[in-house]
Amino acid sequence: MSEISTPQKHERRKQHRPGELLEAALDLFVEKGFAATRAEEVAARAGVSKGTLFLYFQSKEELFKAVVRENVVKPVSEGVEEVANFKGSCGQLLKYLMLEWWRRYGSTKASGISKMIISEANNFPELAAFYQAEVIMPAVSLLQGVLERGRSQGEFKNFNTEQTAMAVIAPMLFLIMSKHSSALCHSGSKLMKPEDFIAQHAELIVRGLSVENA
Amino acid sequence: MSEISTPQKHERRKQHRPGELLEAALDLFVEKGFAATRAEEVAARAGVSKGTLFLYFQSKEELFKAVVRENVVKPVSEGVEEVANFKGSCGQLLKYLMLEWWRRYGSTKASGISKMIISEANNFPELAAFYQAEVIMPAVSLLQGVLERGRSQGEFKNFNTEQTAMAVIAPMLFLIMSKHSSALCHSGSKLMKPEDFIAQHAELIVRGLSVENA
Amino acid sequence: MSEISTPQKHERRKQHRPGELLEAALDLFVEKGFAATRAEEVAARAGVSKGTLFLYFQSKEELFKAVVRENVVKPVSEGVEEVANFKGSCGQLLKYLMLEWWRRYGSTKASGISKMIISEANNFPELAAFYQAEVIMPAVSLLQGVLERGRSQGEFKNFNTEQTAMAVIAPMLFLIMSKHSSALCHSGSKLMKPEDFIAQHAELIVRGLSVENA
Amino acid sequence: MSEISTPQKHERRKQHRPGELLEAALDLFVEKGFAATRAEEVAARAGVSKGTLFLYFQSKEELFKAVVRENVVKPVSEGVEEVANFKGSCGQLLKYLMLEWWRRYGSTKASGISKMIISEANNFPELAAFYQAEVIMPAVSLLQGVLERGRSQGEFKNFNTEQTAMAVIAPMLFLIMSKHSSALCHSGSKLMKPEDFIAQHAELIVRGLSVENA
DNA sequence: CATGAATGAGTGTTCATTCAT
DNA sequence: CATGAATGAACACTCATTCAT
Repeated sequence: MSEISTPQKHERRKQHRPGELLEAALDLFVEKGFAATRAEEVAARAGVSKGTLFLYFQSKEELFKAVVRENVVKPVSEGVEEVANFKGSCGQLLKYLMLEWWRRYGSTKASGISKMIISEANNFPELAAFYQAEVIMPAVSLLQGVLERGRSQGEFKNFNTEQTAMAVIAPMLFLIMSKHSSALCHSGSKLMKPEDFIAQHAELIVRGLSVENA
Repeated sequence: MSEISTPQKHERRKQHRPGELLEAALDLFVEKGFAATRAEEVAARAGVSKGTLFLYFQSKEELFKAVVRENVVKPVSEGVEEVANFKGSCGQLLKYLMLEWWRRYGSTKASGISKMIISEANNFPELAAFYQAEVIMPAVSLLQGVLERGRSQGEFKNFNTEQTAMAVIAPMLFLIMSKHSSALCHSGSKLMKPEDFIAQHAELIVRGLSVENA
Repeated sequence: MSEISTPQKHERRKQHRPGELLEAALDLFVEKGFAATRAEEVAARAGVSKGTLFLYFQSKEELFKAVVRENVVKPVSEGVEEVANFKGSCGQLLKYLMLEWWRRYGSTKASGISKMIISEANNFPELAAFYQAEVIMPAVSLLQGVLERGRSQGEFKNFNTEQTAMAVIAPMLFLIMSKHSSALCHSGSKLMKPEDFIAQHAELIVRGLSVENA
Repeated sequence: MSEISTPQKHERRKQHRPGELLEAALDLFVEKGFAATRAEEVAARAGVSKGTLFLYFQSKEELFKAVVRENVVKPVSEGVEEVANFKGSCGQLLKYLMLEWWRRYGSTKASGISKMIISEANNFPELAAFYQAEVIMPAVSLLQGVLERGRSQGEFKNFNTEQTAMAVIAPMLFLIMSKHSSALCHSGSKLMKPEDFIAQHAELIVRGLSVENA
């Protein structure tokens, strides 16, 4: 029975390394930001040496991109599918989308990297472009699609698509910044539940979109 | 008579040194953030040597604190007076407040240090507490006062005060972040004018607050 | 009968491993020099893993020495025989020798390791001594023999043996350095064919050696 | 008399720093090559810290270029002037040029950086290009000018300009390589004086250039 | 025998801070 | 007061070498 090769220690560890590093990197990027996170610290938190980190990721920037792909791109694309399959009114869809995004992304540790990019994009243009292309654009497109669907079905009226998309995203980003910045987190989080804030905001927006004269 | 010093040009410059450094630091902190701003660059922009900067400010962090103290408190307290003196409905007041805040603070360079503090607060706990106490709390109190006034006058109904205050602040912060982060500025700024966004949002909120059943 | 192992494909490869590594190392040492050649790249080009390289060679330096031993000694000793058997004048012999050396060694990839040793000898004293003993000395002796034969036969006159030997070697080394250094190859190689340069130089030397008064 | 400010310690050192660093860098580049010379070691040899080196030179590569400009470009351009002013036959000029170049450059420590570039050009293309443009090209042009002058004056005949220029440079480079590579230096230098080698070679070339039929 | 995951010392470069002038 | 030369700790990234499998 020892003949059937189960993965040995060496082997098993190897397979888990990237994931462990990604997790450590997520923690630290969220905690300290990109520039202030030292590669060696990421490695240490994952229980490996500095050299090992660079065995799996070409550079700190690539490590970061991998973290983004793993933690931010995924939730966005999940939203795309759900929107396509959603049965119900566009108002319901919009509310559902906002609440689910918060539940699945905004309220998680992963949302900290959105805060991080917004904070440091100016100093790392390449990362900004990456985030722009992989996260912002898809998310905005998704939302505008929903709004346009609502308009063509006569459900939503008298609104500017781009502005309204921003209005939907704004409270999400506000909560994310609040959650991850010690300059804001003590004001918002204790006073109310974020889901309630989102729900209220969603209600407000849908109401506004449904009103006859703008 | 020589006792009463008539300030010479050289003398005046000397006395203005800290102010010039503060201004240079504001520019650079807004542009690059705290960590990425080099002390030498600040000194150079102020027209003095690196050594001189450390003559007036014990450390880069002290310089940072001085910049925050100088630029962040004033705009908030101005709002307090105007609210007290405002003649008109609470809905009008709320809209006025939001637009004026944007005009006088959000749209200026100074708002960049709000972005900067939110971005880097985690790495500078003292600043986070300072910003919380001096900026966030007063602003929130002011807003909640307006909302409560509206409720007691029967103008606003069916709302949670804290949540609604957040809903008012959120678009401001969203715009400030957008304005100062390349991760967001390209999506927002070209699509619409910030004042329009604020106006639309104010309208949405006031409408929502005025609706009979929530 | 199973005792006499018919080399299987896998078996043959195993036995050829060192040779393949040596060849890969030759290529890379010639291309990049010793210090800039990475062990992993050598292994990869030989189609084995990094660990395997260190199975056959204790260290990168040992690999280097093996490459030198394998590639540098042979071409020199071949010249010795031919000189002994040559029929014709010493002038003809000298010209023949110079052209053949270029053809059989200088113009080949192998000459790159001469360039490499000359370039990096200072950082690897053992190799310098080895090259000195195994390559330089025999080559110089061979040449001086030819020159002395020419003098004793009355064909060559009025020359210093050591200096003239150097004069014969100099253009060879010059061409080898030119061929393998981008600092020189663009000036030399496009302007003329190396063989022409050698031929001209040989002609010049033989003419000079044959002139009555120096 | 103490009123007249003589440079103080701090000041005097500053003025000498670049020179001291350049000298230390020359020593080490010649001794170990570009890649193997550590910036910190250069600084240490100049008696300063690593940081100070980068105060005066943007990068190791810039340091190197400065060394080249200081030690290699200068001797070449000196040659240009002298050629312009030379009174005498082109044969005399050519011999003079070769001997002087050896005396003023080849025989000095500075020539080691020519060896160094030839050795490492492949790994540092930018340096190779720099050396090509600043050193090789001017030197070759200078030589070809002399040869053409000789031809137009009827003194030199039946030769290819490029090839002959190479033939003039070759022994110089050969001696430089010999002098600075432990793989060669023990063979050449003890057997003859380099000046004699150069003289003999110069004689050989001039004789060849002056012969009626090639 | 062969692998390739893991290591950690080493390198060029930056920058806040100090201090002699 | 003001300067700017000097420092040295820090950091991302590399690579020869080892060793468990």
